[in-house]
Amino acid sequence: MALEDEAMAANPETSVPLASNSEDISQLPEMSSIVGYVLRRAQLSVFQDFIESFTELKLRPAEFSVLNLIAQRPGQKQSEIAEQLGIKRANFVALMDGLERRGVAERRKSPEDKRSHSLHLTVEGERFISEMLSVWNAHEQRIIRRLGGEAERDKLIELLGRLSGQD
Amino acid sequence: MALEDEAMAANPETSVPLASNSEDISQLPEMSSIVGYVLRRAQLSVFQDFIESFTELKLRPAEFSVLNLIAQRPGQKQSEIAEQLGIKRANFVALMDGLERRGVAERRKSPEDKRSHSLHLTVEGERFISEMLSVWNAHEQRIIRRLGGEAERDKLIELLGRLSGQD
DNA sequence: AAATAAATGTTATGATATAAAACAATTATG
DNA sequence: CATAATTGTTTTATATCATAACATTTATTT
Repeated sequence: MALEDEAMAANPETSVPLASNSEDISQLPEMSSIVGYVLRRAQLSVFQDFIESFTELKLRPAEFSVLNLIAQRPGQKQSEIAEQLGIKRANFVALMDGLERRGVAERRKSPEDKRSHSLHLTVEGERFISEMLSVWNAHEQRIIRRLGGEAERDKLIELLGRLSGQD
Repeated sequence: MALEDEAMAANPETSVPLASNSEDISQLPEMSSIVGYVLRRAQLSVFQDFIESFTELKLRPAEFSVLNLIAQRPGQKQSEIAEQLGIKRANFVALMDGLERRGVAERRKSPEDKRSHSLHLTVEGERFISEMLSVWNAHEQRIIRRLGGEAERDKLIELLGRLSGQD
């Protein structure tokens, strides 16, 4: 039953060097089967679509996430938002500066704890959010279509969830 | 049938501000259901495990991939390897310099095309590869265990494959 | 063949992301 | 009250990534 397959490889595409010395090539993993690698490529591709979707609104993924979290629960402290997203609080400062400069979010000094800032949307920010969600919905639908449907999306999310955290 | 759920939210964890003004909170996606976000977190977690696994060998993901590709098919041009991995050839130079300085890979001037360099492992590089594969196998097994098994790994790879490319 | 265009590797540069250290102000704890 | 710890911030270092320009070499056009 076809044992000539690897003996004669007449195809110039696959026959070229054939691991000259030792180096058992059979032990080398195909890049397309390496979880981390495929994960990285997929993530870059999805982010690429996200970024292109948001070029007009000039919003980056991290900024989207921050605005979304503030909208979901206004009043949270800077550190809380940063930590939820895995952003170091030192790096969060510039990000928040940007959102404040654009007038979509603001810091308020908390009277109870004068160290912390609670984060809120501005009125303009609330208007912006609806625009943002519209763009995001189109993007997410595109991703779901690529996956094959909602069921596949759900399955993917489940599998990815098993990979996060638990370090 | 329990229609009091969202009316009274006595839980202090979830009842705090409740979207003071408008902002229909129901339209805001949960971060844990956003494909790009979950994808990113999972990728970081897997890379984290990879990096920790390779601290002793001092090998980064990109270097692993390059060595793996060279081992699979020695003699390929620099640009070819770079392009397969989505690395800009300008940025590939320093990476390859590093591998050459460590003595695991080398550039050879191609006599046919004196512009290009063909990439090869050194003898030391071939020894290094087997060590690298051993570390990588342990890492990959850890990832597969997190996912729940090989079947889940295969399913994940399939779904991720649908997200890559096709831009 | 000569002129022009394209490919290859390289250098240099800027933008962005990320991590760590130190600090002032404030709050919490001994 | 003295000492921790927390919070936001600034500064700095490093890694990643994209772009432009260049010299050398090869390919294509005229």
